[in-house]
Amino acid sequence: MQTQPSIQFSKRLLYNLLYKRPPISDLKKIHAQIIISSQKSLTDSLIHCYLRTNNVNVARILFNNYPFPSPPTLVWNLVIRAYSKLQGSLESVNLFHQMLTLDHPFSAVPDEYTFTFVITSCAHQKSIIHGEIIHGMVKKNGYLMNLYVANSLINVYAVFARLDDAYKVFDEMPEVDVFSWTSLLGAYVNGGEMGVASKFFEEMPVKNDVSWAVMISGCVGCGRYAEALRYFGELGKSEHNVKTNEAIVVCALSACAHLGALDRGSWIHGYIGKNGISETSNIRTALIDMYAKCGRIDCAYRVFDRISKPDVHNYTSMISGLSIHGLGEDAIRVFNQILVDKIKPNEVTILGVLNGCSHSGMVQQGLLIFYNMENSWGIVPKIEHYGCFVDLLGRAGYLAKAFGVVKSMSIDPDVVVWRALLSACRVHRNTYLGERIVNHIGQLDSQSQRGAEILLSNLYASLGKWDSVSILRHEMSKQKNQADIGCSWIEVNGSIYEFRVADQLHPQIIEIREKLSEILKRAGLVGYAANINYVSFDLSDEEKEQAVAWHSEKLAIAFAFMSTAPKTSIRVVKNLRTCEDCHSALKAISKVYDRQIIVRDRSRFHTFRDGKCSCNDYW
DNA sequence: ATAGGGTTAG
Repeated sequence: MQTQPSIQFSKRLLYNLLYKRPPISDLKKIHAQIIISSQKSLTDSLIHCYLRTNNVNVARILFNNYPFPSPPTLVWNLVIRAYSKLQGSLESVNLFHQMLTLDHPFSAVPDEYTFTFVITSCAHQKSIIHGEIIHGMVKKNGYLMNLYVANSLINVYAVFARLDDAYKVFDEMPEVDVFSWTSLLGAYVNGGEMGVASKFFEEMPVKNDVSWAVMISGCVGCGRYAEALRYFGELGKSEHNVKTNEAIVVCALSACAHLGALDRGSWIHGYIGKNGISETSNIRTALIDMYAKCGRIDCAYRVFDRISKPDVHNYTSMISGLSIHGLGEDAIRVFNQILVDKIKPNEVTILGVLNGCSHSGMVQQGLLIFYNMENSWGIVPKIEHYGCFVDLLGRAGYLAKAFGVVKSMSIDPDVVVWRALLSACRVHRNTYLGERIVNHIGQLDSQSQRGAEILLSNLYASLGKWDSVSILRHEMSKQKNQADIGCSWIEVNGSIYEFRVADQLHPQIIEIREKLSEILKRAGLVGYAANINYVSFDLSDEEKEQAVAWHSEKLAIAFAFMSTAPKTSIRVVKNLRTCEDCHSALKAISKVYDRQIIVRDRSRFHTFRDGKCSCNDYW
């Protein structure tokens, strides 16, 4: 039998290989040859090859068994950088620590590259403490003068919203570049200082596509969706000479999704195709979400269907979309598909499918998924899953069972869980359990105080205990935070209009209100009567009727009647849940005017048509 | 070598 001549690998040969990114099987063959010919000096290049091809674990074994004397700083740097890319892993910091431990056999002297990588990893840790300690070291060894090191430090402080510290590093730098400016912008954005951020952004002497992405994602992050789209539009103007990238598109689509801005969203979809931006998995996830949240579950499905091998995010986005449309059966079907594809669902996937079961009253299926999630997919239920599960049971009328789950939960129930239970009590008119829960909530800690107060106030209101309501409301008004204000958005001819409850700001508000009165009057002819049970103030009946009459979605719809052709569909997005009064008013309006009205509220879609709603009054 | 992004219960 003939033996194959063993190939002598040189550093040069491995270096060339590195850039071809060969499959792991090829690497292992070469690795074996090197072991046979005991060319230990090639270990560095091999580690480099494995890291380049994302085989961190194999590289780590090689590193741990590094031949005498010890890995040079360059090799340490490669490994530390690889772990800094696994965001959230503490391994970079641990390795850095070992490197500095003098009695460790591998100890080595870090250079400016080591610091850059390890500091980058510090930005992804839960606590800033590692970053602070390393900052101290950097001060001593003089690397603060290095542009890369200082920039990564600014970024750490930016991520943890430590504005002053970020600025201090920036201020003492001998020279700064677009990375320094952009990271500092990120500090203002993460600190919630959007006013300062946008002024800073205008005045930045250099900015690139990432700077724009930071600004736009900052707007999305704090709910300024219309502003995010303004920046996106501004960016498109040729004088800025900036190329739109994947992150920017994803953020813009997310803003459209929140606003329900379908026209704008589909325009961006077309824009992607025309501008040679490739439809990556991230973009597809964002597209599915946008179409679903804009009421076009058909388009969402079309995007999903074209993906040859959907990943977990694509699947999750699709499942959550089906769920908010009340299409529980379809959500389960797609969920089964993910299992067939042998893709492990994540906690958001489970949440999406549970939500679908909840909105479609599919108690059995929901029960099965909830009780098996840990065994089947290793996902420990979080408070969100409990919230969804309690909601599933409560909505369907299994109040005692839902209460039992809350009492036996392994995590402390939060206000959301209590609210789900309370809302079930209200729907199923169970005052007894409702009051027991209120007593229970009385003992909650101050952290959930605020939510508990709103919750209590609403329950008292529905029980008619107006004295208790007004005392609570008075207490609450003294605090700074305001409860969410009802707000609706509507897109007409490509522009987005915003309406707030009892809006005084819109320039045409007087006409809008007149139009609304006329509409409600006609709705009254088919049996609509103002439902004032859920107005939480102790007002006279007439005042209450006024209060519900000016809910933001009604104003938005009146505006739509003024500015769109008869019989066209109307789409409204609302930040809170639709009240019972608006729900019955919209049913009546859809019948009288023969219009399809699609409302997306905080939790799902309602399609009103011919006097009925797609949720079958179950929401 | 360093900055940016999607899905998340009521």
